[in-house]
Amino acid sequence: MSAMSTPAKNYKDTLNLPVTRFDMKANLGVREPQIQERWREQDLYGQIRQARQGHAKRVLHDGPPYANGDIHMGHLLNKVLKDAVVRFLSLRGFDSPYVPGWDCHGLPIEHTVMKALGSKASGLSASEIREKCRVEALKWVDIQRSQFQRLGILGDWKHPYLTLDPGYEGSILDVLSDLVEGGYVFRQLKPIHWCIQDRTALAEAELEYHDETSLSVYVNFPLVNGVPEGWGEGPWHLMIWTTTPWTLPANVAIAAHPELTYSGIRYTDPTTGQPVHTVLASELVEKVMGLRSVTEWSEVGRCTGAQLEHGQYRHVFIERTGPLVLADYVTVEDGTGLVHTAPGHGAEDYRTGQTYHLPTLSPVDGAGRYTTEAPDWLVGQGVFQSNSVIVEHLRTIGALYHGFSYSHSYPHCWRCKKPVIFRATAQWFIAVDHSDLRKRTMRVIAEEVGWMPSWGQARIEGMVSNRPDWCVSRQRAWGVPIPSLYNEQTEEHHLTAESVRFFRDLFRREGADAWYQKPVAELVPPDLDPVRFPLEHLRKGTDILDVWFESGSSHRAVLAQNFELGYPAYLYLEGSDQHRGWFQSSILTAVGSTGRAPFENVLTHGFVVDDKGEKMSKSVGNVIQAVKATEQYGADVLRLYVLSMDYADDVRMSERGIKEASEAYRKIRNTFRFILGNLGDYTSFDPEAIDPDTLQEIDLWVLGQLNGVIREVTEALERFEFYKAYQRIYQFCAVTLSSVYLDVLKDRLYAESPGGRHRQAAQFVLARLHHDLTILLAPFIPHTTEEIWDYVPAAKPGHPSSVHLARWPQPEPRWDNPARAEMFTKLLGLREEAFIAIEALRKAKRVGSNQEARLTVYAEPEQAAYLDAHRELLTTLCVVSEVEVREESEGARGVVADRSACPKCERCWNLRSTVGLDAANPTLCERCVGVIREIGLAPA
RNA sequence: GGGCGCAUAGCUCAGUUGGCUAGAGCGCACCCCUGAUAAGGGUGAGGUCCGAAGUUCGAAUCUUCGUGUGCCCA
Repeated sequence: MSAMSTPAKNYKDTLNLPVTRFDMKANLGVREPQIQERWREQDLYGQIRQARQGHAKRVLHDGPPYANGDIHMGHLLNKVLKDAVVRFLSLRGFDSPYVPGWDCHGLPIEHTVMKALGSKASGLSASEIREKCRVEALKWVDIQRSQFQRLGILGDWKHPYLTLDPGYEGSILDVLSDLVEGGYVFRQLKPIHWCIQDRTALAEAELEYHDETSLSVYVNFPLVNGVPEGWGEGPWHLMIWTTTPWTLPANVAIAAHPELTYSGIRYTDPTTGQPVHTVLASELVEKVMGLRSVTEWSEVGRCTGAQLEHGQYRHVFIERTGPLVLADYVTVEDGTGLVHTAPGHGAEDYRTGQTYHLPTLSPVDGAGRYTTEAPDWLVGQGVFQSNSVIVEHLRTIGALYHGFSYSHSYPHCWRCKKPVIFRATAQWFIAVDHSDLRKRTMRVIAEEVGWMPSWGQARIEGMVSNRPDWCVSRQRAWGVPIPSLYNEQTEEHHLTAESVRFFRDLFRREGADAWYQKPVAELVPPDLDPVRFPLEHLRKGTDILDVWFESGSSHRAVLAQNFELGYPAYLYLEGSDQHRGWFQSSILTAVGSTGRAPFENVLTHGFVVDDKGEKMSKSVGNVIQAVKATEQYGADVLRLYVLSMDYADDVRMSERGIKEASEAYRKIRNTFRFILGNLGDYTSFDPEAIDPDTLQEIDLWVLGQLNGVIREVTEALERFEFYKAYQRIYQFCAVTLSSVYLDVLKDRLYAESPGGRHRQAAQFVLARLHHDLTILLAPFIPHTTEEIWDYVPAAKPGHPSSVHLARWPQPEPRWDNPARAEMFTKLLGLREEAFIAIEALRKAKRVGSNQEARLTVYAEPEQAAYLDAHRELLTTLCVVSEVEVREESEGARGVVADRSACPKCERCWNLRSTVGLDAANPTLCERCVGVIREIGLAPA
């Protein structure tokens, strides 16, 4: 030592100050992709699979996102939750494979492709359009895959499941064949939006609403029975109102609202002078009479809609009667409160028709012309042109009360811009009540599945118990065809379990495109009757399956076959909207085809909303871009953010929230940085060789606290309550460690002899904290924990190369000591009191750091001895110069702080009475003199 | 309009079967340290427990009705 003239600086050199290459600055934008690249190179996912081979299986089955568009915060929430679950299960020792998937067929993709094609679309075959859709879908699969991977989601990204893969398409038909075999699949008329110009079915998304002028008519239908008692002689009528007179030929019922009041009135027709008896909603009588300035009218009686139910009326121009039915969508906003009901021409009418088992009439062909099912005088005429013909006819037969032009919003075709019609066409259905499917599904929901949160059960039960038969056919190109063949002449269809299995095998080999590419002669299943289906009249059906049926078949395609993850899955984890969507389509197809639920547990999360709790939307401008935010803040920060909130409810996200998560992240990072900085010489000794007796009280206490953290975090994660685990870990880092233990430990770590037992005891604890906390945090911040894991080199052979290959920490009972924990609770309470007292000194500028203070604790006599025994611990805990314990008396109680009179040790900066005792080192305390001698840096 | 949820400090969460003056961390303000330093420590100020009524000796907690908000359906 040559520069003894500046001893202070030299003493600093004798301290063991923290040294680490673990950077304070996270720089996640750069570091995370590097870590991900390393995971790919070393095939971390494969390594975990291998390490867990033969262990109990717990499979989280991925619900497939739709392959369209960049990922948003909803995707981020869902995938991060899934990844945290899978990582936790793997660390816990389960075999938890994760095979991500994508939903690749369906309208939005087809829509995008058609839009891009524009007018060129009409010149392309279904096969050509499908090829373009496939390219579009696969493009988004690639984009989303890299976006998901950027979030650190670990899984079999090389072999995801895609609903457009031939193997998957085959499995869809596998499920369908089972349902056909079980007798669930049937064909029935159902109204759909239809463009008579393009002769095509349209989905809701393909409609544009514009104002349209229609003929609005009020029509009296003769009531043949069900006239309320006491209303007297009629003949009575029911007055309906419609803006689509052309649908009247398909009228089969008139609907009333059960709770509305209806009036039987008698009025004198101003044109004919004849008296007429009719029924309409009481509230609307004056308004309707006013339309023709009828002055002579009187109310004969009143009744409720419910009382009218089951009455019969005669159709005005067709020889048949229809019932009066009840429907809750009837209002008195317009019309008469009695609604013309044609199940073949309206969605609500169709539902009512199903309820009352009414026929679905559809006397209109694809070109919008009446078929022979319509009255002779309408056959062959276009429906829109027929409106005036029908009105004229009604006038002639005296059924028309009033008619006028009416402007209202009406759906138009997005391509040709022409008004569309609602037309019943034959669709394929799955009968929900066949073979008690509904009842069996309800039983499975209640008995075989765990719903988290528990209200999920009530939610899906409500939906399943009310749902109508499932319409599984769509008139589109981009999907899996329903492999039905039909005789063009007889319209007879062929769809059997055997035929579907024949096509299943074909699709598995060649993909569903075979249906479009092969001539029908090459698509003849073995069980097709050549007499009923002669080849020359044989045609392929053009319907495809509802995409919900496709994704709903994933339990077969992914769990049972192809990927063989095992059926049923341990867990499905999706947003709460999937009670209607995927959870339901999955359980219905599964119960229908296997009798069992496809999942043992269903976990749901809420939606991502803004800081005010309102939904994010582009127009409001409160959307946080997931991809951009990941680049800006880092995946680990966003993961921490998302996992810190209770996802059972909606998850609020804001820029400010992300910033707060960043600060929490930094706090955790810095806590580890401190630990790592003090473990620089960790490998120079074997922590297992540490004599437990050298551990100090505070070390033992912290190890006991760590046990508690491990227990509570494990319990929380077993219930998937990440936010509870996070809060526990975070408070442990911020309070127990940063504010108490690590702060107190500085003196020992910095000033004690580097290889001495005091310092090594502390390092033993730091090593345990590092190891256990890193694993506990691995599901939350997989990149950062991996980085931290790297910084302590393998202490023992068999140390996993990745934190994600480690085993979940276990609490060590030998550190449990309730009495010690209680003592610390007491001493830490005293510490708080002391800090308040010291703070007053600080404000008065009498002390700066705690080290300059001394404490006098006044205690009750029986407490005094106890505290005096822990005087040294209290001194350490409060980082003060000295503590004196006295019995309390009048005017002297609590904790009193003063400036210490002791001199300051130049090396450890503590104020100690022992400073100056050593003549050779007059500025050092006794402890530091000893250390200096030991490490040979001071004159003996 | 219907079904299923949610609402405690600026933020994220605690708050046992109803029971002291409703807690924690973060953030904020102020202070200290300069040997975790674009770090670390301390103190403090923040609450109409969404609102109203009811049950009760006593309600953040139980009941009813509202308000706001989300998902699904119409």
